[in-house]
Amino acid sequence: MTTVAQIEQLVRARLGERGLRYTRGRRQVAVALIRADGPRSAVELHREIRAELPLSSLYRSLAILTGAGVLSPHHGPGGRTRFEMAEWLIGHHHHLVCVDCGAVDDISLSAEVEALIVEAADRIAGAGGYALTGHTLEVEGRCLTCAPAAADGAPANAKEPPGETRRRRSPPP
Amino acid sequence: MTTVAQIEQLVRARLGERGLRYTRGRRQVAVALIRADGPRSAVELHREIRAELPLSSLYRSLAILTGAGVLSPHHGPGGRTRFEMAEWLIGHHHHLVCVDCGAVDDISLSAEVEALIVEAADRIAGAGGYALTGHTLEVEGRCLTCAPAAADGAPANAKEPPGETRRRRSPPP
DNA sequence: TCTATAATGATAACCAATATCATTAGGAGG
DNA sequence: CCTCCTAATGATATTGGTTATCATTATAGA
Repeated sequence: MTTVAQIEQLVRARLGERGLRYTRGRRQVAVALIRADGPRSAVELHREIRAELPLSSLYRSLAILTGAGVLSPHHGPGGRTRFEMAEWLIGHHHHLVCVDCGAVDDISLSAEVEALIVEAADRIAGAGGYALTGHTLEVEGRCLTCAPAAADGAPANAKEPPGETRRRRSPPP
Repeated sequence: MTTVAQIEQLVRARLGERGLRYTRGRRQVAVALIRADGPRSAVELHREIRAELPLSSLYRSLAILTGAGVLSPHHGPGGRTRFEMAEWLIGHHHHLVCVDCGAVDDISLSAEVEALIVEAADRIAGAGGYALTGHTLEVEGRCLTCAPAAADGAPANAKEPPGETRRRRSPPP
């Protein structure tokens, strides 16, 4: 099993390679995201980190860590960007997204389906002249909170609450 | 082959069902998106529609059409939301996304891979208690403009230009 | 045509995210 | 341990996409 401290070592190393420091603020962000059960927005993190970490610093830390490849961003409804640890740190996974509130669950696919998708992605990126960096299957639906019961063919445009995110994580390979 | 006018009829009908009017501004937006070779942001549309359609009206039209299930939003980098015609109007497809500038190509998968994904999505949504509304495979990479040559393991955080989008569309079933 | 209601458009307000810049802190060498 | 150089911080201002407000206009139906 991969511990928080182990992942932190990898993060520290990665930052070191780039002449960046693993400071208190960045550690707080990293640890919170390692422990989180799903992607988190800046505001959500700010709420979770009880410490007196100003939003401006938090945003900067997120940008730095993302630039270093430690975090990967996920763009959801409401113009909110949520961040999670990059896949080389917590393993490959996909997303189950609520189209209304933006809540995200991490999910895994069977090895066979995964293999086929990788193959297809490879071919597609090549054909489009893209340098492939990854892929995600976004399974879209309405979560229990947003669709308590009804679900006909016609989508409604529910005003999105700052929905929390959950995670069912797949173990890093 | 599906013509612009035919799709417009479907849109008009859908709006009618909901007591909404298919007005000049909404028509301009719809036609532009039907003709577009990829998802478009509000600003991109505003640039394309040479007419004197104010941004405030454009945003409102996008919201109305999305609420009516005519458009579907795609959230990309830079807090930009791009819109395209919903799949029941232009057919099912997936996305090839540039992680830097947010440019999007529409792509298709083989029937076999598609079938497997649908099956998996169904199972996953059910297990998570979500009401499934769809799925998209996001193939992520760096487009030729954003990655002219280099591509080592370490992601850089290139400042994103307001990248144009292209489309290779799959015919509606 | 007349009327009720939806849609428009100019403007202001909002809010996530970024830039600025003086101050503080961290790490390497002495 | 102390110093110095550089990166990082934090308070603040600013940007930019998007939404709300509200008086005016246009549309569909009687």
